[in-house]
Amino acid sequence: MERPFDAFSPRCPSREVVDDVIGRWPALVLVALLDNPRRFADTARAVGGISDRMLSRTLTNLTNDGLISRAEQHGQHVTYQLTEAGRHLATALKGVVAAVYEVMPQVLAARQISAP
Amino acid sequence: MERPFDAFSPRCPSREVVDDVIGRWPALVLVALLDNPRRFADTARAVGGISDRMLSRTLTNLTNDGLISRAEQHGQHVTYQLTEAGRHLATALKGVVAAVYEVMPQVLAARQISAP
DNA sequence: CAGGATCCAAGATGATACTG
DNA sequence: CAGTATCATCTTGGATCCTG
Repeated sequence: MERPFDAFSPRCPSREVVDDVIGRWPALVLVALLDNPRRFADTARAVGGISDRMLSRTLTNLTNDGLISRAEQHGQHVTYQLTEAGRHLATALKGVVAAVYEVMPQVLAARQISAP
Repeated sequence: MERPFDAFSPRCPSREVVDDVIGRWPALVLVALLDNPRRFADTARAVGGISDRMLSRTLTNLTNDGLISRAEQHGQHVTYQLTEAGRHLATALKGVVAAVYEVMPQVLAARQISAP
């Protein structure tokens, strides 16, 4: 039996999910929620530079994919938190961010050379 | 002493690198090169659906960031391969793709519900 | 084969204002 | 507070043609 999914095939549904998850905002939002559940404004603060619009879109999108769940606490109080699936993905994404930090010296050095 | 980099700050250089690496094409290209060095057309075949233009752009970009290296073998024969830094990042990205495969069932189920 | 140049459509993103 | 609507803009991505 072979793998049912293949993100390298444009047709495969997993390609869509990769698109939903691999991106500046989705990735940062997921990793930010890894710490703890967060409210809208709280998340916006955690993910520097994101606009209300993009945050709203991203949260809706990830919610539709079942990666985060929206919980209305009471009144005008909403919190977003990772689902099990979301936590799994967020952990992997955190690994990418960590890897980025680790290679920053090489990247900055390489840019020095190609930049001028 | 604290962490020198923080991708959650729009100003931090690491945010730029995250942008360069976290994206449909960059991510898939890096993972595709994890198997072995590849030539242009070869890479295009490995990453289904990418156009020459985007592949060219992506390769140039990743090369400038020192994540892949371009090697002119001889004549019109060029191969791209991961640098150490690139391999490190690609490995982390492969983890994300793997995580996506694992959560696909939940994602598809969640979409069923929100889709209609 | 590798890959740059050009033109164009579509989607992403941001700022601002507004509502429940 | 949590979000949506609107408008202007920038970037992405594709198709095509062209060159070393």
